[in-house]
Amino acid sequence: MLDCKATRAADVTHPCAHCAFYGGSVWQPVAGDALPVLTRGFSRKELEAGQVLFKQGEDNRGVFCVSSGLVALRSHHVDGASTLMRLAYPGEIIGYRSFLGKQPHQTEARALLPSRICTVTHRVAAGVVAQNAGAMERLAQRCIREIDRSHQRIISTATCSNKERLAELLRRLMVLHGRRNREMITMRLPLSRMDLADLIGVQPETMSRLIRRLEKDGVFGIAGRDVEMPLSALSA
Amino acid sequence: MLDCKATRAADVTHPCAHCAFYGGSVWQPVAGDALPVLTRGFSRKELEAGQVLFKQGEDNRGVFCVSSGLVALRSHHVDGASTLMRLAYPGEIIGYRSFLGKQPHQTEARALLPSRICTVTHRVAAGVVAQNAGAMERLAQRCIREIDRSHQRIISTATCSNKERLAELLRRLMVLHGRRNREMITMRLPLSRMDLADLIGVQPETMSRLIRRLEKDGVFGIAGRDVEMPLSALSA
DNA sequence: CGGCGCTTTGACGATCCTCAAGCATCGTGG
DNA sequence: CCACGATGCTTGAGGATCGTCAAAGCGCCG
Repeated sequence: MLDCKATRAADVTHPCAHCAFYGGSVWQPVAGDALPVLTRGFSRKELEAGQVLFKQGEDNRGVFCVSSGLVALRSHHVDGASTLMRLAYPGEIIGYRSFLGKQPHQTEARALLPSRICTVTHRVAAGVVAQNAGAMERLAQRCIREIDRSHQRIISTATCSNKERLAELLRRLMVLHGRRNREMITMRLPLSRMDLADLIGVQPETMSRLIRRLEKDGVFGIAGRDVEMPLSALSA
Repeated sequence: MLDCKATRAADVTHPCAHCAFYGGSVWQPVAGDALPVLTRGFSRKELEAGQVLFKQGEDNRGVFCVSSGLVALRSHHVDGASTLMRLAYPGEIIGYRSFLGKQPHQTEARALLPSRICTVTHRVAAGVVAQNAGAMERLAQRCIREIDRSHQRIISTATCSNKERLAELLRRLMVLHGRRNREMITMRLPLSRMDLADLIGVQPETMSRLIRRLEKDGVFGIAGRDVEMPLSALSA
């Protein structure tokens, strides 16, 4: 019986095996007998732009990994306003905070672009993490990254002007979404003006004026969701 | 030999056993053979107010726990400015971010009050965490708490005015440091005006004006580092 | 066409940053 | 004992930025 089990485990390929982010996957350390368990708790799903993966206040249903696309994590406040806490790109996991903290989701996850999401159910993820120190270690590393991101954001909020932070945000988005021509990069913004405002932490009217001021500075060309920028401004 | 080892382990009391925070300690799950190892890597030290525990950019020397007092974690920026990232109170651990992230300290830790600090050396902490899933789990919980704190701060920065955030900060400090009379609470601020400014994220001049405005609102009485407030304002 | 959501623009007051100056406290050295 | 400088805190003035309220433009879809 034990032999049979071991044989079955060896036959099962890792569910992340064909993913571009397999090497860095939180579940990569899972092997042996735990592998079929992981596979049974594993599923993929496609999200259209605008579709919600989980809502704020919901109980945790698992640990999610963005396989492709882009997901926004947003915190809704009592007064109806909201703050965009994070953009989750392919290879990044989401929902792990409420998973590890054993608490309801503190943010809403919504796809900004058509996205593929891989899910490990709460039950299976809990079992794997309890048995597999490697997976736990990698989860902790993701926590550290989130702390680093948050601290960087706190610092830049306290240090830089809103205009500077918006310019920096556009540069980062340009690296991730831009297409390079000869001397220019162009992109289609994955975010609405209101999303940008919620990400920088200003009112929509101020965001509109910030964009106009950035254009006047001559570095960015912005029309609707289309943005362009000289290549030389990438590193600045 | 094995028996001898087991007997020795059973004889060794947990280094945190007499600490008020033993039950929640990151090292509480350590037992058996690992206990004497932990004890050998364990040390206590006293810090005077203003003394530095570790500097920004230094290599990690261990995981620290605030046993008593108060420690400020500060991030220094290239332009000479700095941001107060966190106040660490008794029972909280510090230095775990660079420990888990295997990177130099990103903040400076400085005692704001005379403090007792317990240290587990880097080598021993790494050994314990690799062997003891319970300790790793508790470390991850501390990471989650830090993420929660950071997100709360990001949200309140984006949502509330500096005056509101300062009032909220003073209320929290009052709960932790205040002495209650009949209808008033009084405290001696553990922070300088510049520390307050670095914590709220404004210039020292603005902090001075914010304090004056709070006084004019009639809730707080502030003279130097002495602050008073009616008991009724605690929950507001 | 009309309504709706998103975005922009204008006007005004509130808040903040910067530069500059003034004030208090404290420790040191003459 | 006092002059002195260092440090921390406060105050003032002026310009820049932001929030708020209101209104208008614009694209989209029923």
